[in-house]
Amino acid sequence: MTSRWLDATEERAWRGYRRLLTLLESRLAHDLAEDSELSMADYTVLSNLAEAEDRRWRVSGLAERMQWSQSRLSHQITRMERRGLVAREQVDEDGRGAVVVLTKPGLRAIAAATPGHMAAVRKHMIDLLDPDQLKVLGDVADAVVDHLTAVEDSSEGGRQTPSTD
Amino acid sequence: MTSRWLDATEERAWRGYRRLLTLLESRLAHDLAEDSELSMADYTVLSNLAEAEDRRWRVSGLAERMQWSQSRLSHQITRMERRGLVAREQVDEDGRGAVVVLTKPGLRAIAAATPGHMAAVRKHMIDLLDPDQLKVLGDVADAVVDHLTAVEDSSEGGRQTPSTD
DNA sequence: GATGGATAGATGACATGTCAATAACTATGA
DNA sequence: TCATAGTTATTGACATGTCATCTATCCATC
Repeated sequence: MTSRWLDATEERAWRGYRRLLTLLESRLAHDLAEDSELSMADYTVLSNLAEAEDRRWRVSGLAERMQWSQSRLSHQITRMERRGLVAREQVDEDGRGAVVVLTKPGLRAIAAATPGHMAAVRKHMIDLLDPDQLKVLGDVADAVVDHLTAVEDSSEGGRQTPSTD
Repeated sequence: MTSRWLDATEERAWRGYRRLLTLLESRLAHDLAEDSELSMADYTVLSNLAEAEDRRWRVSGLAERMQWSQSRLSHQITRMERRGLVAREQVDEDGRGAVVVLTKPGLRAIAAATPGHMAAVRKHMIDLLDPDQLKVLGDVADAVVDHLTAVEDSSEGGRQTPSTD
């Protein structure tokens, strides 16, 4: 799939992105697991809950915010609930709804894991880049995210809702 | 995990990267599956094999090239072998070794899938960016990849070998 | 040429994600 | 107000990835 499809600059960017992805995800997941009992998925759920003033999110809202499918989130929550990191509650306004609540152990877990995780994010990514690069990276992400979000909302095929993390 | 750990520029870059990752991986996987019976993992393995002049790779070499763990590749190959996309062969020089070979159906599959996949890559990412952005993205990827590769080789803990794709 | 440690791959158990189907509600309009 | 359509969340079956372990083989050295 070499230079018949992408020119040199494009190919370097694309292959670079793929490789960065592979290595960085793996490394962050590994580092996180080393000093915290948490997977990246656990971490993301917990940190989103911790950021909410009332430490809780409606399932659908959290899925939307994280760009996860509801199914994925539901499975994840089931597993985390088993470990006592979160709890489910009913919603008054809507009998179908469910709310995920951060538990004390969950809060402790995310609080304990965050410093190390953010240090890893710095060490393996952020601190390697200068301000200009960070800005461009932000621009690039915005461009792609806006595009995909728009595509998603409009007609267009399939996508039930995102995936990887 | 907001602005206590990262400044505004850093946070925008980091959150943007996470979101891009989630949306783009999901979209590409979905688009690919739509018109090809192939997962992203299948695609990557097939395209790496197709790029080799003799359409074959030593398992360890392919794992190294793709930055996958041997275990992951072994499982993947087992599944793909079942579907007839690749085949395993013995290595003469080394009785422990194994070689993965691209089969005719495998070649047909990757040939059929590539145009659509690369079009998706363009549509959802490459064509959204200008040359400068592509260059910076390449630089960013190099910086992170070089760092992670170096860390991996040197002392440092854990990492058995990468993961996500 | 036997022995002990390294290497290459495969495999089982288990965590995670996807899709499709289902259940339980809510909302709408005849 | 009741049938129907849409929403919300859960679930089961199955694909995929991880880690730890096992087997076979290689190789350095005694």
